[in-house]
Amino acid sequence: MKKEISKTFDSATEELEIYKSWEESGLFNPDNMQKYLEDAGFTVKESFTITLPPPNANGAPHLGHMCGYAFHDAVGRFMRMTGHPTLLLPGKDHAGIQTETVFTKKLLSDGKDKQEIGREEFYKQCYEFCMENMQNAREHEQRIGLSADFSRELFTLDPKLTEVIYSTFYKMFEDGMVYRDKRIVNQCPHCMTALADIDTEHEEMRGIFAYIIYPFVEESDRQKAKEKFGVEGITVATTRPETMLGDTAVAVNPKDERYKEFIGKKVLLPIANREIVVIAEEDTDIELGTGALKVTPAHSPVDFEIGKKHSLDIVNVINEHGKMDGDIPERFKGLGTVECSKALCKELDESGLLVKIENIKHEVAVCERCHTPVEPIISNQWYLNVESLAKKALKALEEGEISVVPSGQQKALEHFYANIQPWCISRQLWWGQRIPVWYSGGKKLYDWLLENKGKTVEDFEKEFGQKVEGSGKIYLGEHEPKSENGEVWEQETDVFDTWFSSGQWPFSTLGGLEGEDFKKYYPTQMMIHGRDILFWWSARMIMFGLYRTEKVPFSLVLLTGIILAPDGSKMSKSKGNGVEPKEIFDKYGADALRMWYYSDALPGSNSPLREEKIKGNRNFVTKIWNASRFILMNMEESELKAISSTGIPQTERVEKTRDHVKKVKNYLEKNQFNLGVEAIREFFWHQLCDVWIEEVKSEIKEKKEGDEERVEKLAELLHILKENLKIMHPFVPFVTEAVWRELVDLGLADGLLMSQQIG
RNA sequence: GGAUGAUUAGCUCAGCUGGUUAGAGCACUACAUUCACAUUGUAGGGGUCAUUGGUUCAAAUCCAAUAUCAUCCACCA
Repeated sequence: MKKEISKTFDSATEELEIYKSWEESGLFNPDNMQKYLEDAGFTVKESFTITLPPPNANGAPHLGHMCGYAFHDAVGRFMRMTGHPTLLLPGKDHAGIQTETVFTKKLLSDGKDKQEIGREEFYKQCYEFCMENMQNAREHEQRIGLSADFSRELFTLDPKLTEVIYSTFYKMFEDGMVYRDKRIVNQCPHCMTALADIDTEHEEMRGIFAYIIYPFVEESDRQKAKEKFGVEGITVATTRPETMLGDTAVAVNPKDERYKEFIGKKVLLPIANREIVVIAEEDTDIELGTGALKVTPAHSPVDFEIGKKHSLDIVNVINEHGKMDGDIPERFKGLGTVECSKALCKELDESGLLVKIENIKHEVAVCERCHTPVEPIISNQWYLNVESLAKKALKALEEGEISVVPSGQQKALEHFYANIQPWCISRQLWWGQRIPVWYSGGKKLYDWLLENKGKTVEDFEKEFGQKVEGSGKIYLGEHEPKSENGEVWEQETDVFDTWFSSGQWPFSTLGGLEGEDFKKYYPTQMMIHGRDILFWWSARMIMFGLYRTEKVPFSLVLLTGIILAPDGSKMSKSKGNGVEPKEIFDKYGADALRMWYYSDALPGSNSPLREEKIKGNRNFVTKIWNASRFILMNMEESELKAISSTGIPQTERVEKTRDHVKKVKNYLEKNQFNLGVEAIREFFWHQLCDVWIEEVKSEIKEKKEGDEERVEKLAELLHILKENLKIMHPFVPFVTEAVWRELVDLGLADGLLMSQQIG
């Protein structure tokens, strides 16, 4: 007796089971897939690889991640079904600063302090924390149907990867691209680390614009100023009065008639009581404020450049905690910048040097992660000169070795490369790959010698009145070098910027340049991710790829749309408008969610989550199940054998199906997923179901069981169904595989649908 | 300040290299249907394709300007 096929496709339970059967087949592993193709006598085409974007291991993946995987998986499945041993390589990202922040908070809520447990223990616990989260992330990936080879899964802090990352660093050092430099850098006082420019965002904030008088030193100048301006000094305007304590000049535009005669004259910096000079600087905006700019090289990127140009002194007055510090009056020490600003304004007002304070709105750079305003301060950091890499990357883009979809983003990327600045790659964190450098005699000595060209270790000892044990040289390596003549090695405490390691993802995950997988599966073919990380990630991967492998790491970057909350705003934890992927899976199933992504989350679009649309796709999934079930229901057990042994009938319907498959294949090859889903929906539903099945229904109505014509018609329908299942599989893998399984049960098909070949 | 993109039905968007009455999904209206369909089917309403010029036999599609929006980049004190 033929078994009853259940009336509905219960996605919530069936999907998990189906996924298991895929996994057990081992075909997610490209080596196995290749063998399968060979054994089955198919032509084996070139391998297809995507190193999947690793989600952060510090939390649950969101709908945006799922979206990316849906696209990856559709491509992967299609490639697998067209003869390519396919590797989708999954991983998880340690996400440096973000995870350190999250985990530190977690520790705090458990009543533990990061400093107390210490660096090693922190690292260990954080690692465990990530491992736990990884499991969760993996479950999500499998839930959406991601056909990735989890036997190759990697964590970005895996020692195997670290080895590759380090070797890149060594090579870059030898090539003179990586160096230590003392310059102005964005310091996040909350995360307590330096940040690259790209790791900051700009937010509009309310601020003040204070006009302060800097009196001239010479009596004659004071008189002239008094006549000209009504006050005995030059008035500067600033949004950050507190930085005046670190001023080392006042800049005016040489074309500015008002100040021309005062260039080279000295003014007395109020409160700090230091004499500073008025300099001519062409970049000074005559129109802005008073046209006179106070110059604080230590705490403003613009001023830093001016300072460099005019060899000005650098006076640090703010420390890495964002507190007032350094050579300033005692009463200001330890104050926050805003407090200090208030205190200063009060004193200036009392001494008649404060002209006015305007309230303004202005853009302030904030830390991308914690949104604390960053403090520009001077510090020693490791830098990577990416200019030559960017040039190569730009060339690769221009020559079409890599393309970005949508193309508008490609232009943005080109612009990024064309205007790239040295990249600060060191972070004052514990969570990440520790920079493999050792300083003989200490880090301070190395930096001092770098800063004071021509000076010696002896000079350092004299300057600081202390004896040092070491040469001031550095050693590159993971482990402490042997100590000779009692020299003391100090290990670098900083870690790499997380993008320095994830930028090498396409080859580090394949075992590095010597890896077996690297030889077989590199370069990869594609990269799919949200457009929000284009500059951070793909931009870096292209540069690293070209540098280490002399090949582009992938030839296509496909940017998915952004998934928004139902009301069109950005989903965010803080707003609480996020939707858990699990909710959608449980309610509508992965196939329905996938369909929605393909039709709505197109490159360059923003898609608010619309449940009713996912519901509509769920209906389509149900339709697939039911139509298939109906076709099978019409087959009597006694006919099965005859049906399966009937050859492919040459009918108009079969012909049209062939054209349809060709069309969808074409869409998939061009990554036009939206057109693909539209086509399969239209064809399966409104052609096969609404027309053909109805036709056949009446055609066989009068025929008796076992009638030759009846068998032929059913065989035709079966063939059409199978072709449809195959071409729909990349989009809706679960339901199609479930139907296929029913076919196998009836002896009408073999194996797994995922490994069938599309003709 | 710069760059890029968008502007097509109520909503989210397709519409490739210009060519018959401009499409889909969802929503909406009417009718039918429990015949496989936690429904489905049939029919239908709804758009001066942002505005204004231009190129062309022909433009939603190419060009220019304008407006609005979005995203990204940027050191304007």
